[in-house]
Amino acid sequence: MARTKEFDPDAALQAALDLFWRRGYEATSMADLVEGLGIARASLYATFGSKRELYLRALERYSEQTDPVLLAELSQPGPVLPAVRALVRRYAEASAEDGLKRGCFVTNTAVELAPHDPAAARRVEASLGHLETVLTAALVRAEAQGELPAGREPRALARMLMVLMQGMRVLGKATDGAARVRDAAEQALVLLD
Amino acid sequence: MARTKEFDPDAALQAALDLFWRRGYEATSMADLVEGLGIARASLYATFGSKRELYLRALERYSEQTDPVLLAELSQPGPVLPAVRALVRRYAEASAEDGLKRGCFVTNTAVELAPHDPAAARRVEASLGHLETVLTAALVRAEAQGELPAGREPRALARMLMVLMQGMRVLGKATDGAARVRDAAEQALVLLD
DNA sequence: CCCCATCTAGACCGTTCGGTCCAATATCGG
DNA sequence: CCGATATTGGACCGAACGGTCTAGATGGGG
Repeated sequence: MARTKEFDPDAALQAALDLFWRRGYEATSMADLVEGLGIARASLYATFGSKRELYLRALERYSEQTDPVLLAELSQPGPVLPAVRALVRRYAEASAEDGLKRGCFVTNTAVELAPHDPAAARRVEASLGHLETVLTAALVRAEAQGELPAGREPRALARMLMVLMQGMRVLGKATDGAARVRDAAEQALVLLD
Repeated sequence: MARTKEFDPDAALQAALDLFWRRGYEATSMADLVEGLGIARASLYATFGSKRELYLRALERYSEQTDPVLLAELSQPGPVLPAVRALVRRYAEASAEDGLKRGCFVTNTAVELAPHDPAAARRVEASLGHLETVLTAALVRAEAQGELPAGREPRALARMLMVLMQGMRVLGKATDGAARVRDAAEQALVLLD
């Protein structure tokens, strides 16, 4: 009926994710977003509602981009333990080489917003729950396939890896975190032998 | 010569630490601090300079209160491994039962401020470095005393525990983190057997 | 080709931000 | 008891905050 949208809401959301990811919620102003997204302030509000809604949408998008990759990697047929190792190591590398010091968007949200924002807390919980579920399933399969000695506790192991991964993302934001993160990953993986 | 100070700067700093710890840097306004500290706005600036300086002082104080406890626990003569285990478990419990969802002030600072505040990054690094040093020393001693099988890597193990502890503090801020944190601690401690 | 919905840039809104200033007050030494 | 000195509450500052609104440009459907 009328004029078509001139900007790509998807690209705008991605740009918002980049900004929030790098600076966090409070430290990113609407002025920053207007400039970074390259769209009119009014369009921004018309499309996303408010700063908080935009942040939550960005968080959702982050999970949508991240979660399927995890799942795919750990669901491939055949040996599963190598995939778990690769995942943990890749996480460590990503944390160690995080030049922009962005960390993990979910981790950042857990620290900055989750304690006083129920909606943010729910999304964080959803991401962590997914990671735990996928990791646990992978380790259960590893056990069934004889890759993992019987008697281990797949869920507890998965939780341990998950907690460690959160910590890696935190250390990656501090100086000199690289060697620590790599050492931590290798030590933890010993538990999978 | 003149009027004496009417408020206790030490208590004020402690109150500031409590506020920053609970809400973070950006989400805590000077108005919040004035109210929470119970002192005049002017006195606050006269004593601490600025919001950022106050935060850094609070972080310093947090470390001063926390670090010696760690060191003392791990430096007692006799068996050292039980002390390490107790420390990790106590950390897990503190994270799991963190009703105020405060997490660790150092962790929070690492996530929120360290990436773009060099002074904050330095203090975070100092705390993490201290933790790593103390843990490593303890594990070296454990190895020397035959508590830990030879061939382990004390520093790498210490780093792994340190990273895990950061992760526990993050998970403690999310919902349903308690069981995860406890499982993670127990699994990690298996590496000390 | 023109109407109209939706876009745009940016002025504008009240509020809150971190920080400063000041007059009034309170407490010390003498 | 008084002068000197710090502290006090709160007014005040310019800037930045998140959010709204308007005027005009723009482009698709009839």
